[in-house]
Amino acid sequence: MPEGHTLHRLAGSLNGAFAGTVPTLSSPQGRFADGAAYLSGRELHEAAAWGKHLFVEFAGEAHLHVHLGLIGAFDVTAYSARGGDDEGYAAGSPGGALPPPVGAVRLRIATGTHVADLRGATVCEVATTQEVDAVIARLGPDPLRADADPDRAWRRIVKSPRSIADLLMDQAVLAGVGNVYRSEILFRHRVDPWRPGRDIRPVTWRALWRDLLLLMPIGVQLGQIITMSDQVETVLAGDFDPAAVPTSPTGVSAWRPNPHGALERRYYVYKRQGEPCRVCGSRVRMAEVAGRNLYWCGRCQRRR
DNA sequence: AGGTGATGGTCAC
DNA sequence: TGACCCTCACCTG
Repeated sequence: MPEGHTLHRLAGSLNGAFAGTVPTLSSPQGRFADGAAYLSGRELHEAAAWGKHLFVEFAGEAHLHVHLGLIGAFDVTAYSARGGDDEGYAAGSPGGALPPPVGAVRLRIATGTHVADLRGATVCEVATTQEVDAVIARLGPDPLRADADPDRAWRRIVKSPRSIADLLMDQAVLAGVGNVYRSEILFRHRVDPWRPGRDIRPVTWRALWRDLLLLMPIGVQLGQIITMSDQVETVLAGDFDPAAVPTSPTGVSAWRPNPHGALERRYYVYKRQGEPCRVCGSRVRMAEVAGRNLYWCGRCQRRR
């Protein structure tokens, strides 16, 4: 699942595979048949991510709007025998034949060398420029976009009685952070997840934002959420070669564990309820906040 | 073979 | 707050 890093990585993969080409779009599963036909045969200009939304612009101001939801996946694969290993994509089926769709493929984008299959998305629709702009206008700043303004999020946070754990998951406040980054970022700064936004100190918010600016690009680069300091250090030191990380068996399904070469999947608190805190040994807790399970250490993250 | 959960979000009440 | 949507890996038996 896709938090913001998945979508930004996906935009890059789609651009590498399709930008400037005129792909064929289809809906093997059938539920996006009309939209695929409408977009098919147009030049694909550019894919871009805003928070957890993906937009792909085609010629004629026609856009594809995708939201992967909780379980969606968009796999980008090089399949031609000749191009199988180029551009960092997983090698496709030998022989250069377009592989048949597997499972419920809502949308397939294909050229002679690359294919992208979308499954399980909650949103897959054709959109006008105005509709794209309307979606973007609803979103808070996205730490993965260079022009993001953290003050815009801060103005919402500082006047809110809602908990910081609730606010971090609100895409209108901050776009792209999901349930893993939420729990982990709060732990990294020892912030009490139940503290109301209006009681968060400016220095704390600046630290959280700065940390997202560090962590999320690593997530984009590796296709994996890295939050533990030793792993962050490993990546920053260059000891870890992202090129050694396969984008997946079939491309960019970033939330699926990388089968080989990935850093060990290890977090401070996420999904560790009942286990000892890695810092103080206290039992990691879990509670539902904003409809999702929040994980935190009740001892480390107190009164801050 | 069947049940469940998962890094998300929307809509009705 | 709860129902519901989407797909598939990973349990259970």
